[in-house]
Amino acid sequence: MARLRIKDILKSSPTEQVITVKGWVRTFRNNSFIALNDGSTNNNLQVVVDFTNTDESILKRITTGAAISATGALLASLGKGQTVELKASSIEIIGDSDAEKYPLQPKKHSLEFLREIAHLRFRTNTFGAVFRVRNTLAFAIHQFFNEKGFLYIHTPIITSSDAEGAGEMFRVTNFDIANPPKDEQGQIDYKQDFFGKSTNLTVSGQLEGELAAMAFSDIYTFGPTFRAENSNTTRHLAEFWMIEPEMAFNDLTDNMNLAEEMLQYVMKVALEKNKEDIEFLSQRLEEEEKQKPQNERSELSLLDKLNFCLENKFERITYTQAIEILRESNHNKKKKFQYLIDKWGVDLQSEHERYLVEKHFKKPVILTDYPKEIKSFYMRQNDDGKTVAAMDILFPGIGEIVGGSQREERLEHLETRMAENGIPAEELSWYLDTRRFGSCPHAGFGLGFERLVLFVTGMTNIRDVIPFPRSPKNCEF
RNA sequence: UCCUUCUUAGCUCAGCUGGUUAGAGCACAUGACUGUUAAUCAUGGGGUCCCUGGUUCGAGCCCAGGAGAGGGAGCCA
Repeated sequence: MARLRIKDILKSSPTEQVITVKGWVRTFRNNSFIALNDGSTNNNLQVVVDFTNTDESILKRITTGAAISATGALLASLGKGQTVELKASSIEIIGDSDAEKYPLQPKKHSLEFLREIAHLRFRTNTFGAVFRVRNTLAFAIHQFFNEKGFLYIHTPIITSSDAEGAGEMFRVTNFDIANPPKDEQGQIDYKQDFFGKSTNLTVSGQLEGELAAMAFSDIYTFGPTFRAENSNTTRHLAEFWMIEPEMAFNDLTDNMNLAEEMLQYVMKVALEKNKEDIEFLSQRLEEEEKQKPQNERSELSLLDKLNFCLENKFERITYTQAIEILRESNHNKKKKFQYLIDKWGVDLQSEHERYLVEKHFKKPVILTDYPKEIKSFYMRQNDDGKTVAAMDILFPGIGEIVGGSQREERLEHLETRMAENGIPAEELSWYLDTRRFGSCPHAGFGLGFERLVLFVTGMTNIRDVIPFPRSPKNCEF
């Protein structure tokens, strides 16, 4: 008999038809009622066992975590809490779960504990919801770009370029690390390494993406990215997924429009497709908020926050305007910032970003036209000679979720900026070729996928929105 | 990497001024009950008090060093 998914069964009406379901036992109450889950939804199917006619040895094996198959008639439920239930005529134990050793209990566990058993945390309501939402968001991103005619390009994971300036890199080698070959100067001789040169894991697909955009016009990458930074925060991972579109013949405004449209598109899809999961997460968050003191509680629920971001345009201001707002704020005048804003040119700290987003505008903010000194070499210089056509999108609770820019398409300007940043031109001659042959204005951005998942699920630690987090001193599984 | 808080049963946590045999709830086991919703009730088993060293007649508690975790900062997506 074909296996039906619990999500579909719960939506159907009690047909009294005999069906088979397979899943894992969440709880077994009263020797009669199995809450069965198969991961298709957070809601469980109630399977009713007639314990007077079921073998004692089978009943004993219906334990939390066990995989079972149940066959029986789908009936209207006699109890409250569900409309249909399965009256089991036969129960088969597919995989036992020793109740004494199984770490998950039918109770609330801390996220820290579940992080230690990440291989089992998929089986909880919270992580079930989080990873179903993550799946929807990933698919929606592809759908969005596909509908817009963007080409999905696979940029390399192993790269020989170490000039992207996006952070510390993980080295890739097949040398015997205890005894690597040396050259005449006693330096490690990478000519003898697998690729015949020094190689690393990518920190960004942007530069390669730009190459493709110079032929296909509109492209995007969506893949894993690696940073060997010693970052211990709730917003950083050593291995994360990034979406990086790149568009030829586009300027900074086009870039902002696309980013905003994309974020709203995927949030809308998630709210539609994973309504129940997001409602669950929203409720979970509200209960967690009740533990906090009144003044630390957020004004909006997760659902309200998402809907608000869907319905309202993001605020767009320049760096210079932001500095003005911050400098004139009471917060600054009363010296409540740890880093006080005094002069133009300083980099914004997260306390300043949070103030703009959470206190001043109370909505997502796009900051543009930063001083060139605090931004990357490839960003296009504005006519004022001081700023570059950069944009960061700041989200409440997350901070920077998108970082992008219009790229410097003028060869001489780019070469000057590279020289100023100490990047040798021969390292990136392939990149400079795009400016030598048919250069054109173009723009793009990077979106940290896990930060998006954080925002949409309302989770607060990035390690809880990726199945197997990699961070300093942690690489389990 | 810096600041800060924490580490006691499978989980979440109490543990007084340093004092004798370290507790609770949940989980688990056994039994009762049998239309339950994290069922309920009764009984029971379960401890390297993170590690190492020190102070003390005596350390879960005090001191030093180390490890791990949480939160914040920096770097960023």
